[in-house]
Order: sequence, then structure tokens, then C-alpha cells
Amino acid sequence: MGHHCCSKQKVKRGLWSPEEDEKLVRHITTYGHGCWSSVPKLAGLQRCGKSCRLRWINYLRPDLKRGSFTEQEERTIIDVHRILGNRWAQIAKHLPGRTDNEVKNFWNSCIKKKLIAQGLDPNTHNLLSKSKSLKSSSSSSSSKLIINNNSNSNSFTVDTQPPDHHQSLLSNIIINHHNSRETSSTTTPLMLSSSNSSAFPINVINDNNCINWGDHLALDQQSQLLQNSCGTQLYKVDTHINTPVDQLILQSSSGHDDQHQMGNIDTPLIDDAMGSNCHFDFEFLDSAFIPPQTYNCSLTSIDDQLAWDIVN
DNA sequence: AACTAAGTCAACCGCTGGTTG
DNA sequence: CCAACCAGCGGTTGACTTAGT
Repeated sequence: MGHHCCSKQKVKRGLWSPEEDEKLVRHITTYGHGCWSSVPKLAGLQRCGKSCRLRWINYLRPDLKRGSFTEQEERTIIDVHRILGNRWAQIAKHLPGRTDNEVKNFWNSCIKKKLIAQGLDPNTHNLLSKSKSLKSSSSSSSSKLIINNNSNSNSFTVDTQPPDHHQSLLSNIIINHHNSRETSSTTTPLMLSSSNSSAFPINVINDNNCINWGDHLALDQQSQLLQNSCGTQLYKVDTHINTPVDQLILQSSSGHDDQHQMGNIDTPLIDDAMGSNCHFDFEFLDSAFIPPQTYNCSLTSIDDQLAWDIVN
């Protein structure tokens, strides 16, 4: 059949030979790829530009990390997939050296099965069977934050439970903060998990001004209300802010007349601070449910896991 | 050794959205 | 506004490998 971009010429298909790889690498390292459709001719390859592009991106790029996925990478994929769904290219951005194709294949061949074996629906991350209520150890009341740190990717995940007296409203907060210096953009998926059954929209405000959904932020289908495996409801926000953000304030509305400020999360950009001391402060300001309180988190390093203890 | 089923993963396909003339 | 072109994406395919019989 062949696709339109190469229907006019005779093109080779299937696996790439080492000779073809060499030609492509030599051409791109010398001249860059420029317009992909012109690459095959210039590089002396009987392939279509699309095939060349794919081969370079998925296999020949020098910055690719080969080999098996680490447990840390697996955790990252699961965490980000829970927020973004099958957006493989977005997920791959959180895994330096990995391609969307690689992540997708790993998901389909390994992670999916593992989740099913754990009784979880890989699409929704919910329990497959309601009768089996999964009571994870982390669901007990605790004031400890566990930070899964990946110093290579400048990304981290926070999973915490507020102290007892707050559990009526919040069962936990999960914050995923991802930053890429190279693209000078900040991707900050934020996910709030609440035991409060009332649905409310979330606005994100940076330290200077309020960003409306229609402007820089999109509340898309991925940002809709979900349920996690413990039956609590998740509220998630995926933001793409092109300037460094010193502070993000999550503001919630109950959907009624009154507005409740649910969380004030101060997230300093981590950047080079990964692995070194830094502070991560947040407070709950909604006095209707939660007395104002600030938690200062001190950081200690335990191998690649960082544990933050909340100090009231 | 031969066959088959299951698993893996590179590559392809079709679509979408952005850009350009 | 429209068509053509392009890059990029997610779903799917199929060649190859591995495990089991």
C-alpha cells in the first residue's frame, strides 16, 4: 500500500540494515535532518522520510538509553499514566533517553499485565473488582511524605496523607512536578486526591496572576474527576507554563456559592536541588473544613528515595 | 529436533494539527 | 479560505525470539 509521502518512489521497507543506519547517522550528524522528506535522497537511502525520522528518533539518536526499564522508570510510567492516560509522548518526556514507542511497548507488554495481576484496571487504575477493597499500607493516617526522586529526569512524586484531623476532607495529596530545563518549559501535572465526595473545579494560580482555563491551561478530558483504587476521588490538573513558577496555588470551589480554598502549595523549582536540601511547604487554608496550618518539610536522603517528615 | 504459542519490539499506518504559499 | 506539505502522535502489525511441549 505505502503511504502518500513515498508512494511516488520505490522505497525499501522493513528492518533497517547496519549499512542504512550508517548512512542515516552519517548524514544527520553532518548536516542535521532538516526536512525529513529530503533526507532519504540526500543520505542515499531508498526509504521514505517518515521511515528515516522514525529510525532516527527511536533507535539511532545518540542520547537514547538502551536496556531494560528500571523500577524507578516503571513507577514513573505508572504514575504519569494515571494522570495522562495513553499519551505516550508526554509520558516519555518524563523518562530521559526513552522514546514514546519504547514506553508504549513496555506498557503493553509488561506493566499492563502487572497491574491486571494486582487487580487493577490498567486503563483507569481502578480496582477491577469492587469486592476486593485494596487497603494499601499508605492509607493509614500518617504525616510522612515519600518522595520518589529521579535525579536524571528532574522529576519527583509526592504522596502524603495529612494528619488525622484532616482526613475528613483530604485522604491524600499527590503532586507530580516535572521540569525540563532544556526546553525552558515547566510541566506541572498536579493531582489532588480527596475523600470529599463533592466535585469541584480547580483553578491554578501562579505567583503573579490567575491563569484561566481557556488561556494557558486546559482542563481536558484527562483532567476530569476520577476514582482511585481506594474509592477516593482524584482531581488532576495538567499545566504547561512556559515561565518558571515559584509558587502554585490550588484553589477549589465546591460548586456551590461558597468558595473554599483547599490547598496552597508552595513548590520551589527543584532543578539542581534534586538530591540536596530544599523545602517544600504547603498549607490548607479552607477554614470551613481544615484549620489553617503550614507544614514545613525537612528533606533527608535515603538512597534514591527521599523521605520528608512533616513538622507542624 | 520439531513444532507451536506467547512475548517482544521495530516499524508501519492513518490520522491530526500546524505551517506555508 | 484552501490545498499541499510536514512533523508528530497513538494504535496496530508482523517479524523475530523465547519458552513450553
